[in-house]
Amino acid sequence: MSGGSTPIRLLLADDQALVRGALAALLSLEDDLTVVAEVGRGDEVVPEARRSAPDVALLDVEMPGLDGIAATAALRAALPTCRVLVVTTFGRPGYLRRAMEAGASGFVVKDTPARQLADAVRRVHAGLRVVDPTLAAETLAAGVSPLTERETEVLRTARGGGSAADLARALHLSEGTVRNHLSAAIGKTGARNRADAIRVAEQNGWLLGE
Amino acid sequence: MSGGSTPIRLLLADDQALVRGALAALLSLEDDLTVVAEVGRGDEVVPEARRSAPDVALLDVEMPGLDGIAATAALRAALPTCRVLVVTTFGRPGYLRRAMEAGASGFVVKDTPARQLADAVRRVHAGLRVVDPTLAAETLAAGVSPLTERETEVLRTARGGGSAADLARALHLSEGTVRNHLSAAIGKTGARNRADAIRVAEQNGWLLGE
DNA sequence: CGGCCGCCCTGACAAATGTCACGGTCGGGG
DNA sequence: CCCCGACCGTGACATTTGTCAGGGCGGCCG
Repeated sequence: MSGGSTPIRLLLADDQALVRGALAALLSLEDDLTVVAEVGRGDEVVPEARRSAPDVALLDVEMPGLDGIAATAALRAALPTCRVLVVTTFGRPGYLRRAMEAGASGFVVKDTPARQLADAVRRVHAGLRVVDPTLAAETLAAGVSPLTERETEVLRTARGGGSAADLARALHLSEGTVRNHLSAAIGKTGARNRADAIRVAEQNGWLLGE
Repeated sequence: MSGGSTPIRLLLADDQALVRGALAALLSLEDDLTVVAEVGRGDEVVPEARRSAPDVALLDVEMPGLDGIAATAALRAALPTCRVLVVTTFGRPGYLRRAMEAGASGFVVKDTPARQLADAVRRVHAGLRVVDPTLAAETLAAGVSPLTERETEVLRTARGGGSAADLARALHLSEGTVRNHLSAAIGKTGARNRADAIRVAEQNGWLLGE
């Protein structure tokens, strides 16, 4: 491993400064990689990428301002030549799907051995796709969200923890309608509670969209 | 900054292999620090520490097997000369309190700049205490858990998401009693739902103990 | 066109959840 | 000693939640 002439230029985005710095240290050990920018918010990714022109961007999913999926789409639109490698804490099945749809070239969970990260970066830079095989299988198994649009919206609003009446007011619906959508969501997720349904839907990444 | 003769020996515990490896890379850049062991589970901390005899242990709070707080207590009991620096993702107010009570010498959130980590390690090794001042203030504000022992236990069991009847069976209580404890917990946490109460209690670290 | 299917909306009903008032036990002061 | 407060346990009651059957649209295919 190593060494052509010009090293691969990297942008790091992670909201945890310590992790960000540590990843920078890890990747800087490789002599064919160089970290040219670091940001801590999703909405800083595109501006910073415009300045530093990286070859590959490592984006966390959980970030303030703009989540990693949305940041991926924005970056792909602004700088089509820059590849994106999404690095996330949770192996939520739906995250992978959303990331790929948004134009990411790779998807790595933070459980993977540290040594493999540099290789993943190189593969992505070479135009290959990098995907955790286990996670890919889970994604296929979980499938696309079975929730209808309204159900998703109601469930998303219900995360705040209000009563059915509150949700009805917020969404301009009858209280019974809200309960009905929730009931449908509970059935489809296989949950027993409203709270359970929210957990399941979140775990599968079915609540991401705007 | 550097160097006496023998470097400080470090043990790293974090369930995310990538973060663990990155931290190792970051700390290895300092010539007065050396990483002698890495583990990914809380219950591996003490056995590994026995083998490698570190001077300082960096422990994450969120870990499988045994959480970082419990691991701190176990490590302090087994190897009293080894200092503990807790490094965690979430600045939950109660975590800090619990960590200190368990015998930790320092508490750092992953939001802190990467450069400060090595200094924190050195201070802890020197016998000083390292605490994020902002977090310390929050801890005092949040205070100790207002929940009674039974209430905590019921709330903890309720995390699984079962009905009141299920909880009653699991805890050998009447269904009404369970509901009453939950109601008290809801009142004390200022929540409106059972689910809300669980969230609040978890956020403040009131549900940690065994 | 007519039937069919999926989605959205709604009200009525049963089951769960949350609240309340009450009794019992234990330990610390006055 | 007796009172008081804190905690635990329990059942009755109102409120909330989840389920069901059903009606109104709009698109798709025979």
